[in-house]
Amino acid sequence: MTRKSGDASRSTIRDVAARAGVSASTVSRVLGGVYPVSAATRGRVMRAVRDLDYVADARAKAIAGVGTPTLAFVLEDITGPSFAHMAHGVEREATRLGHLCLVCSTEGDVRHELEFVEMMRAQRAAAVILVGGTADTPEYRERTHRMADSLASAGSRLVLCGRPPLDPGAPVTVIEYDNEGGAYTLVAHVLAQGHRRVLFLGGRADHTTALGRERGYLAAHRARGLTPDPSLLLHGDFTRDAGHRLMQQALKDGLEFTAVVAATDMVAAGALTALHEAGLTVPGDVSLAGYDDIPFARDLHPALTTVHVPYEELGRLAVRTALERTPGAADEHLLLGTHVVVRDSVGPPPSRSPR
Amino acid sequence: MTRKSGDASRSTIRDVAARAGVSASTVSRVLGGVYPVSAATRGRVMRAVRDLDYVADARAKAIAGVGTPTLAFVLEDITGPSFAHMAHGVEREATRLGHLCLVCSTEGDVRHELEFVEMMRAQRAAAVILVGGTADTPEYRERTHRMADSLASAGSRLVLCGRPPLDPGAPVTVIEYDNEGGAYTLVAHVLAQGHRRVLFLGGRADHTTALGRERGYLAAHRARGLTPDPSLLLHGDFTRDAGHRLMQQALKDGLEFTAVVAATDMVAAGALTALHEAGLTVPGDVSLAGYDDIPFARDLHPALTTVHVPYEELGRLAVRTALERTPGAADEHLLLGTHVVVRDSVGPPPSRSPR
DNA sequence: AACGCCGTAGCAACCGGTTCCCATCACGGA
DNA sequence: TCCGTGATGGGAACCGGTTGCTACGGCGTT
Repeated sequence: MTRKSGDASRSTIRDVAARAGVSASTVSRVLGGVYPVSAATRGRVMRAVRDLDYVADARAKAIAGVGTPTLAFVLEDITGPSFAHMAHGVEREATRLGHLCLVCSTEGDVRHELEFVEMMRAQRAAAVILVGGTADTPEYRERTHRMADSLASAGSRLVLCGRPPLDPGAPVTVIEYDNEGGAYTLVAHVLAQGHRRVLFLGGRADHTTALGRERGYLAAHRARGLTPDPSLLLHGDFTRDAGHRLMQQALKDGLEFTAVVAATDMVAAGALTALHEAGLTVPGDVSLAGYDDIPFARDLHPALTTVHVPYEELGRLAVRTALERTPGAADEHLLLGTHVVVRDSVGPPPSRSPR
Repeated sequence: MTRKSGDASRSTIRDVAARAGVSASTVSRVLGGVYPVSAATRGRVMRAVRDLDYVADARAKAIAGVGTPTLAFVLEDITGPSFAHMAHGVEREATRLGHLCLVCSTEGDVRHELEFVEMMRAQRAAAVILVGGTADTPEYRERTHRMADSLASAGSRLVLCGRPPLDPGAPVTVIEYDNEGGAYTLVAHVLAQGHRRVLFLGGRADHTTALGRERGYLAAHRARGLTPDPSLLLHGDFTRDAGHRLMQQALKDGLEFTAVVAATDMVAAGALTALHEAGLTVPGDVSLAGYDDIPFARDLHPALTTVHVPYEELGRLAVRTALERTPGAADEHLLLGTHVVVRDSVGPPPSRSPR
């Protein structure tokens, strides 16, 4: 095999042209493939290309209007399993449609988010996908509306994926999944087993994801004519550590409950461990349910009853909807369904008095 | 607030110049910040910039040599927890150093990998980070060596992260972690409990990650003067489903063992569920250990004894080493240490005869 | 044999920026 | 009053590509 020794400086189209004894335009046309070029010339050019190991500069092509388009993906932390699945969906669909995929994690910092969106505008990204719930404040809507306008005026498109929609009029594509409905069905299932004091181990108090699931929790109670004890709503964040800590605290405080519905499977995992540590059995002493249906849920012991969310599909849809959109069309707003996955962690309450 | 109505076509530096009544060079200088410009002119320019919501095209800047550099990250599937943590480390360090971060998942397809690396060469990425073990064949070394040369000649740099090193001479940075050492210590710990028939639930048979861990398994046996029964080495892939299936099969086949060492925590999770389903207790009947120390490991029941791998640090180091490298310097080859995390899933073998 | 057409390749303009180099202007000192 | 000088801003070349338009040469046709 011929191995080029470190040429160090990348060669330009003019270098190739010189070596092939043709003009730069001819090289461009040979590489472009459509314009008619004689076999002899094509051969000489291809030869030179191979000799120099030449690849056209994608940035230069982009500025001339013929580049590989790019698409950006902004999330808080790719480490969370549900985010990772969305990222996977986004990435797969992006490459399927011939786009490159930029990633940025904001660590929850709004300034990072703004900076990154600005960079994406500069990059002329075809679409910017903002992922994950957040606090739905007027400030959020204002700021995000501005980002949407700003991107739109640059020919790009903002996509909100699992993130609260904006006021109508914002040039934005929204893909959501049904937090409230899933939680409603799940909690209804728990209540149907006979539980009456169900602890809700929530995520961040103002976070739309947690809030939606909390609404479902409340609605399921109301549908049965029940009003849940407000002291059964606990908040933290979405990590397994939060679930663990919250559960320990709840047990220590002597809170009375026979079932726990966690805001996410991660929280449920931590809570489960805390229950085990306290010597309680699941679902014998306490029933437990999660949300997200991450792959691990079935390996908890007992296997976790939870709500399945089509995260990967969500990601795929986000990019497809954004990229296949016809510029003049109305703004899309999709809502994906979820469904409960019944496993072994929810059973009837113990016959003795609840702890 | 003033909201620009959909300008549709992004404005250029000349538009700004025209509006401010100056030349394009002046706008460039105002935005650049260093060149002396009078306060009045600067004001007019900034005004025009704001009015038009102008952002300089990053691609055009890049081609002129003053762009935000980019860095690429290629992995098989971001869905795996350990990959996700590496990705997180890479992304954080990249943005810390002011780089953009492109991602691509290959789904294990070599052609995708090649295509993507070629695209990254076209993008003039500062570095391309290839992540995760693979089959270490001559073909692999050949192909990867070519990629390294090709990238090097384009001024870019290939980084192998947790992937087998190449023959000396390839312009490549290698960051590995100690698969063999971690497995050695882990298996030594298991053997010290008195186990003599330890099942190794491996990943893909030819995969360097699995192979390294397998070597540690064997070495730990040899160090005690033991020769493990070859039929105790099982192969599949790295998913929880594989672990589940393999374990079921082993039990059905009546394989005799008192402990299981899984190639990854994911595999261990599936295996654990299969053990539970078979009515076996862990570690009472069978001990179980994993590898990777993913966050979930401590929420398995019993909490999983495993080997901690500093995945995020690995990712961070990969980008730092690649980007802070002085062009002429020798090729780096880093080997990160691992350590065993003892939890509750490994205990002494049952006193009765092994199953 | 002359004409015209078609296939092929080159020139130059352009994409959207940056920056070198030079012209201009105002100002202070001699 | 004249000149040197430093502060500013413009013109044009350049980064590395693409592409519209044009020119040239060889071929078939009448």
